[in-house]
Amino acid sequence: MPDQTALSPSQEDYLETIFLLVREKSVARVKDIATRMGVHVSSVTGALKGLSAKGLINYDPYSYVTLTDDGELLGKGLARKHEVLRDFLIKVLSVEPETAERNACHMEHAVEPDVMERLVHFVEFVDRCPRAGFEWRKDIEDFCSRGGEPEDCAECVAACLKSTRSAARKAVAGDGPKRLWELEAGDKARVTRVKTGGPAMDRLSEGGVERGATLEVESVAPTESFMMIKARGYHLRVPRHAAERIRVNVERTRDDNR
Amino acid sequence: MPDQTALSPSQEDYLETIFLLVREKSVARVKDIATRMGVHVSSVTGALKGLSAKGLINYDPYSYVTLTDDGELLGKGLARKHEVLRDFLIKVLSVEPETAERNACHMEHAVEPDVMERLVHFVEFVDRCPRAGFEWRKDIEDFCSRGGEPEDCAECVAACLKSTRSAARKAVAGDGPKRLWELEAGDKARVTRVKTGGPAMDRLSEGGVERGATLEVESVAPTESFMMIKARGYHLRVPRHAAERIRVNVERTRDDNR
DNA sequence: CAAAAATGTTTGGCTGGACAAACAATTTTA
DNA sequence: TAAAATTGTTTGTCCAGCCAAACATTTTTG
Ligand SMILES: [Mn+2]
Ligand SMILES: [Mn+2]
Ligand SMILES: [Mn+2]
Ligand SMILES: [Mn+2]
Repeated sequence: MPDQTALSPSQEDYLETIFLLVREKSVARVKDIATRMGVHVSSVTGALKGLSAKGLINYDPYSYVTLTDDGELLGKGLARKHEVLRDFLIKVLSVEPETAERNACHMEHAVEPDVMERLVHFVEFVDRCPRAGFEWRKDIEDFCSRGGEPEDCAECVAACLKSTRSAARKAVAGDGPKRLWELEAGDKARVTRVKTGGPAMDRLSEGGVERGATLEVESVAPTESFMMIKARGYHLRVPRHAAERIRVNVERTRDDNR
Repeated sequence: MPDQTALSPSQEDYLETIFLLVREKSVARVKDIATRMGVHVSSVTGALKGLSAKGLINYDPYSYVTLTDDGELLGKGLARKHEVLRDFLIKVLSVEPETAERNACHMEHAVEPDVMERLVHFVEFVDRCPRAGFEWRKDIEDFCSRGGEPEDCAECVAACLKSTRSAARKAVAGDGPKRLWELEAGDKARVTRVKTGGPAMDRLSEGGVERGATLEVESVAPTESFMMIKARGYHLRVPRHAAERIRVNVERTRDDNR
């Protein structure tokens, strides 16, 4: 049976890197892992043995590395953690992208799942609440970079009133429920109804796509056979047939985001 | 000359612990450090040598440990980092105190000063912005723990309107500028004027106590010779004579915070 | 004050994670 | 296909941190 002990921060980074490489090139080479992590190849070989012993990767000397199901799952979680943290730093705290990247990759080893979920919800909140949105983000940005005069907050009230207007605009944007498949890249929506059934739908439900959830369409495949969406910080692939069984209310279209 | 390399996470924890012990008991004993950190005493001896080599602590075998000026400064920064992060987790994300504590003590080694300052401002923002405040925190808490129905945000607008009232109440609370020394524990205020001069005032300016800064009175010494305040996440000791030279507008009194 | 208890240090041993260099396999090139 | 270049592995070495046990010092107690 595989070694059950928790991953070390170093191991987490290796697994995350492998996950990303596999996602990109469907296979990970020792050299690539070493390059990405800025580490000697011999160190990689060592790390691979450890991850293999934990049943997270398929590893045979001199051949390519792939992920086991367990590894896939764990790796996905790690990549998500990284991304959610970076999003938080950039979107909410207006930190420089490179700094955000660096800090996120250190923080990711320090936040427990519990805290992660809160953070996901919080970033979502900032993204969605009518009182929040872009105007609000600007407020914080100003507040942060200029040292924070609270007189600025008088403007908050104005922005807040505007938000009722934006809510109205939203109602227009919505224009009644649609099928997820009808949306375009950049659209944000809320799920109103899901026709369950089938493994694809089950996977989506597990990924948090259910009544009330918010999601964003990231891209539609050129072949029009599936779309990529982001929900609860996860990137999910939704096959066309599934996207046609999910009803949503559009809350913000690509153009609303400037 | 002292070893100039950066502290390791472990060393940061040792220094932070020593800082806190010195603050409490004005001196740190090996045993106490070991107990607090859940570590064997022999490990502490080793760590002390490292910190001593970096010129951060005064260390003679078999005698008490104290901080050098450099160590004091660094230690204070670390304790602050820890605290700001914990505050963020608890106040903004509504994470359980123990979880917050644990995660903060891991995250603190991962955030750069830049990000820290953003976070301080952000927590301050959440604490101060009339659009924010307690009502808002409740919103997020609900949003986070209940999975986030955005319909809840209709209430946001109501809360927002209330915030103009709270702004009005604020004006009353203010009642014109006062001397910092006249405030009580729990009062929050904004600095309007500072009579500079003297080392105590200089230290406070460096600590961020200047026109426009917000601060909170934490306690007034029983002897009435100084008060402790919190500004920009720092805990500062303000001697009476200094507190009499700082003019402030009260923005929220202890009672306003329930 | 001497014995006992508590506290602190040294030494040796362990692990995880990194590197360099020598070696082995695989892929590319001529 | 043989040589050269690239990629991957093994081995030996180092360093940070931790512990346990033996030893040293200081403090408490009878
Ligand atoms: Mn990382
Ligand atoms: Mn990462
Ligand atoms: Mn820590
Ligand atoms: Mn800490």
